[in-house]
Amino acid sequence: MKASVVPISVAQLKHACSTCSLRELCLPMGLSREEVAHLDQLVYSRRKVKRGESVYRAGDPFSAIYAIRTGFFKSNVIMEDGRDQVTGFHMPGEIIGMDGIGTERHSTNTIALEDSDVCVIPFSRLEEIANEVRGLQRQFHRMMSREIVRDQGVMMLLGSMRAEERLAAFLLNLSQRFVARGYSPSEFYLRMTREEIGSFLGLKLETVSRIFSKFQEEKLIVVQLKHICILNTEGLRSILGQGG
Amino acid sequence: MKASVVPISVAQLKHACSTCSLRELCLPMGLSREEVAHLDQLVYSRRKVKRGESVYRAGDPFSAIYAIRTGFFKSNVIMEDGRDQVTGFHMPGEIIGMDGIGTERHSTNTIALEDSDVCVIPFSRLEEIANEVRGLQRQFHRMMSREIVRDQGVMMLLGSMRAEERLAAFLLNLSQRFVARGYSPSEFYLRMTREEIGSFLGLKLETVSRIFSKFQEEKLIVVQLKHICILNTEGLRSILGQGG
DNA sequence: CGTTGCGTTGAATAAGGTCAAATAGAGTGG
DNA sequence: CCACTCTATTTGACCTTATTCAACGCAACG
Repeated sequence: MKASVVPISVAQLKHACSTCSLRELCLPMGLSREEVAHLDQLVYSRRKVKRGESVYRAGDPFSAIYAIRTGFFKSNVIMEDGRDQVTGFHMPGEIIGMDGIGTERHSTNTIALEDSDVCVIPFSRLEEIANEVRGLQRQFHRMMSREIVRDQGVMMLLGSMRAEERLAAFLLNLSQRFVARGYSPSEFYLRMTREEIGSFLGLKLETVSRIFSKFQEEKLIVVQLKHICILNTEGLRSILGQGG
Repeated sequence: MKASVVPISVAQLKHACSTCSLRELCLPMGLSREEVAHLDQLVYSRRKVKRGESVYRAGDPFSAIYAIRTGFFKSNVIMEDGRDQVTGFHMPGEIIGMDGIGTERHSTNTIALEDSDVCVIPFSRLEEIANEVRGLQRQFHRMMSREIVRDQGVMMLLGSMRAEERLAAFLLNLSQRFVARGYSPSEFYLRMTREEIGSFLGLKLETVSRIFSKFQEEKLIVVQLKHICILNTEGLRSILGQGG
């Protein structure tokens, strides 16, 4: 397949996938240089999202998906009675907004937990370009599928793990994702509150706090508010599987 | 868009999407007559799955997704320590297997709960034809997205509902899906055991049984083993939202 | 320096889990 | 067709876990 070469302005290049350091984690993952060049025509706009602001809200008309460039997000769903369930946390290189494709409206809110930047990927353009660039089509399908698999992992966590296991799994998952982004696997800042962690894990904030303290007593971690040090990864891992 | 007309043998037609009574629930949903005709070239093989057999198992190489033609399925994930979490139940018209796209291997087991039939949809062919038939590409993306939204609904259920709410939501969800398929919304047979229901809902089988009994005492339903009659849909619905 | 939001900790409570026993169907072989 | 077996289900008594309620500490911020 030959890629038609289209000139790109300097302003566009500044934002181009082909020069983005996240390209091996994000939509361009595994694409050839030519294929990524096509993406540069697709992903030309950025959006800043301040802490506390949302990228989209449940019910908003769907028009684009977003690649996280910098920052940290949570997604949540709010029930009629006001209960609020956090359905995920998202970090750079991850794609958000795919929940909106099916109904043309977003089903979740996605809110920045710190000042953040996202790349806007207009969805109809994505579908067009995916038609020309087979690798992109494939990669997009992969990303949606992985979202499904991730969600199944969360179901497993919520459906059959005890509170300590959930928190251990949560910390190990964050650690893995940080390390994939070149950060320390053992030391990081939580961007979310205890309540948000609890909501995501199906626990109350007090339970989260207590278990952090317990892990600290057991010298598995050091917690200082939002600052986490994992002292004993294997120890945390061994907590998984103590459920029955 | 003009569809090129390709002759289809009688043997193929027998299995064709264009003559399938589920086409308004399944992959062909919303496609034009011409577009559905393209699908007839894609979905040409059927597979019988006997009760207890699996369509695919976790770890199996991914090659196709499947449209359920008849029968009933559960999907589950099994943890290293043997714990088994049911991640979904599936009925005719639904698409299963999309979890395998991302890693080229399935991440769940999907097992027939009664003798069933599935239409085999070879995935690379699907991607090819989706390139030619825009409506199909769109529709496939919709189906993946809906799977994501469904999973978020399960997260909500597991993460922030009490046991009674979970079971009420479960029954109402089944009821809705049956009615969409032309069955009674208020009377149906459960194809799964109490243990499987419990696993899906993050509850023990005894809890499921107790709550069924409680609902029966409250004249919301009649339970006779696997046979369920919903007497008071509004009553069940009002149980949702008694949690916070 | 008071206010405010977030986090920690303790004691009491409730929800659901565990263990155990009884029962009821469904399937099997005589 | 009947007796037998196996599995699924129901129900009760008791126990564990996580929640609730409440008080307090800490850090950030105006």
